[in-house]
Amino acid sequence: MSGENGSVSGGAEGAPPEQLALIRESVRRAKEPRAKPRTWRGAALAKELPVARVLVDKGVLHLDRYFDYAVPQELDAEAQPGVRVRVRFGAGRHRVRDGRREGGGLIDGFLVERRAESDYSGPLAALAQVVSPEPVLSEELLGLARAVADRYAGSLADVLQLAVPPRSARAEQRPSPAPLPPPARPEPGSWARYERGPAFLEALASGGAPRAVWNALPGPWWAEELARAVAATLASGRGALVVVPDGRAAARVDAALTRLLGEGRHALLTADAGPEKRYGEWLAVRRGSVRAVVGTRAAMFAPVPDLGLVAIWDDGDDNHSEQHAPQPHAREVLLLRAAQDRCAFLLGSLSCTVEAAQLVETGWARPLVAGRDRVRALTPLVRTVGDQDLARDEAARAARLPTLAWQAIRDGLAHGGPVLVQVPRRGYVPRMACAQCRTPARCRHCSGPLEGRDGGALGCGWCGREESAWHCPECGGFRLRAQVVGARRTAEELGRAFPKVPVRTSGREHVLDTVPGTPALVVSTPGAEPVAEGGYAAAVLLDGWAMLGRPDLRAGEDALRRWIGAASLVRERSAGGTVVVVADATLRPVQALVRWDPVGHAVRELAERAELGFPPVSRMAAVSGVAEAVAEFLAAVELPADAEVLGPVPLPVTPAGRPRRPGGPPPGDHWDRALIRVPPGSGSALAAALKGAQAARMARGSGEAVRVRIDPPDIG
DNA sequence: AGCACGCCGACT
DNA sequence: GTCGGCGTGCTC
Repeated sequence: MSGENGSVSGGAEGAPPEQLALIRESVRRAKEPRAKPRTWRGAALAKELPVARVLVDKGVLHLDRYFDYAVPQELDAEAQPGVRVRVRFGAGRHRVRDGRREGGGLIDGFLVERRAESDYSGPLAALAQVVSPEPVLSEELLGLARAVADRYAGSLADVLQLAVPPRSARAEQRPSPAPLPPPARPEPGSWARYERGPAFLEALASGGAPRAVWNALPGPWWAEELARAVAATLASGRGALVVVPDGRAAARVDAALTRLLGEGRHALLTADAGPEKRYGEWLAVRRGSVRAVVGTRAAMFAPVPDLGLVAIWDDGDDNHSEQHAPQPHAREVLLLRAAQDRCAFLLGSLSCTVEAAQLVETGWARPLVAGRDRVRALTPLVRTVGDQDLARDEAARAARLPTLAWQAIRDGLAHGGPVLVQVPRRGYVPRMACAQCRTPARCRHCSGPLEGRDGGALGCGWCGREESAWHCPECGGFRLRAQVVGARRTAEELGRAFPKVPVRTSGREHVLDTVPGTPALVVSTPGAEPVAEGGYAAAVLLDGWAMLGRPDLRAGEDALRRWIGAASLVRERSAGGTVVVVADATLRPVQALVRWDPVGHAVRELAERAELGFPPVSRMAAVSGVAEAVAEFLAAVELPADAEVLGPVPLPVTPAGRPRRPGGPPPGDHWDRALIRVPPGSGSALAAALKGAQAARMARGSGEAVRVRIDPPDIG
């Protein structure tokens, strides 16, 4: 490259070093065969490091390549690494006039590096503009974004869109407050309940980088425990970052941090603040004004300088999956951050994901758990009502509630406390089932799931055909029921059954934060359960079979997580706290709930996944799109030798009018999907191969696009 | 995505 | 010789 450059750069040989010689080969050799290579001298360029390496932010075409631009003298001071810039970009329209290149549209980018020279052999265009002198993209953040892009076979520009919030000039002009000195190291507090809890805090406070998977005890203390971990890290003079699944959890940790540290030491980064306020907070973090951050998933990229701890709460909550390309998961991003910044890592949950179990099994993190007797003492009594009990139970079939559940509700109310009734979200399992034997109702043409339509008709969720004369192929029954009765109807039924007791509902639209500790029925969908003052006297977890019946690898883990979430709000067994789960007691997640052993459940799941070659032990990627495009992609991609391609198979067609799932086919389109699987250790090779093939496809612009998704969520 | 480069056939 | 159609590849 540079040799070729040298051979045509004779005219620039003697150029003064403070000016960048811009060299270009003959434009039209055929037309002007004798024309000497022309040179352009950029007008007044920066004396030192006159080349700016820029990451151009242009939709589809950026292939994680940098482009070099010349730095004009006037922009020298502001054109520092990390600033936002505008540059001209685009082929052809460039015309050389008065020794400058011009033309091409103005587009945004980040200045990544200043260099002495470019390895590009053509003439450099000049930076058009430095948008603002604020260096928003630090070296650490760029490194993280690159690692995330590599992990997820995505483009750097896509990740940066997630990592750097849009600019607000007003927020930038406001000065950030002066930083406060580090606080005193906190007392262990309720961390003393965990065997290695105080030692973990001690390690944080003394500047260490411990890594732990923390199985939290039920009750409201987790938020304060997170706050103490943050405070201990701040006491060591370093920063800390906590990522939680939703605004409610963020508010709790925020309150705990304020109690522990007072105002001004931490920032709250959530989606409900407007863009300007949010950018202001983000800037305060970047500038080092506040050294602790709590927030929802976008905060996973918060530019905390000198990061000492990254923490995630409840990693099983699917809010932790970013919706935008390349859909990174907060847990994985924080793992990359912990590795890159060599900082402490804390993953806490009332339950336990297989991924969390894997961190412990591989020895990367240590378990942070309480002793069994302590767990037993703090948890309610869990009883089960299985299908066979239900079949024998005349009352249950009439009223949908098993006798045991009635009793638990009655007793709980008699104890003088509120009773929680957890109902799976309607639409969580969109299928219909035989009212008699519960065999899922399937379309007789394509075996797709039958769904209720407006007006009481039945239709297939895949092919859309109507079904007017369904009967059950298993038992001959002809009555159908929705697999799940919604929270509202459950509340109505309970209201009729307990006319003197107030019934409150908490769900997607109206989420209650707390309820008083007086007798009441609280009907809630999973994740929306209000905290009850003094704890619920009892909880009834309905339709467990529906939660477990989802065709998803994670169904068991998910159900257990949601049950534990609800059961954690119930008083301990010594205070009469009782949980009734309506699900078959022989099932593994049900047993894990009864024993209150989410970690053991995750460890067993992990072993099974390893045996079957499932994630997270193996890594998987999904390639989806129009059948022809998927086939082309698979033919072109150079996969690692140990990769295994499953499929492609046709994806269910999203019926028109149904909200399209992110990453899924547009309604009505026929898509194929192939899964690609690699054994442990080949994950990055797989991502690199997919990224390469995708880049080649994009560059050619050939055919229809394919979607590449690392760690596809809905397999099984 | 634009858009120029350049190869190759058609026409003055 | 010169013009122009469109396939290919680049964009600092």
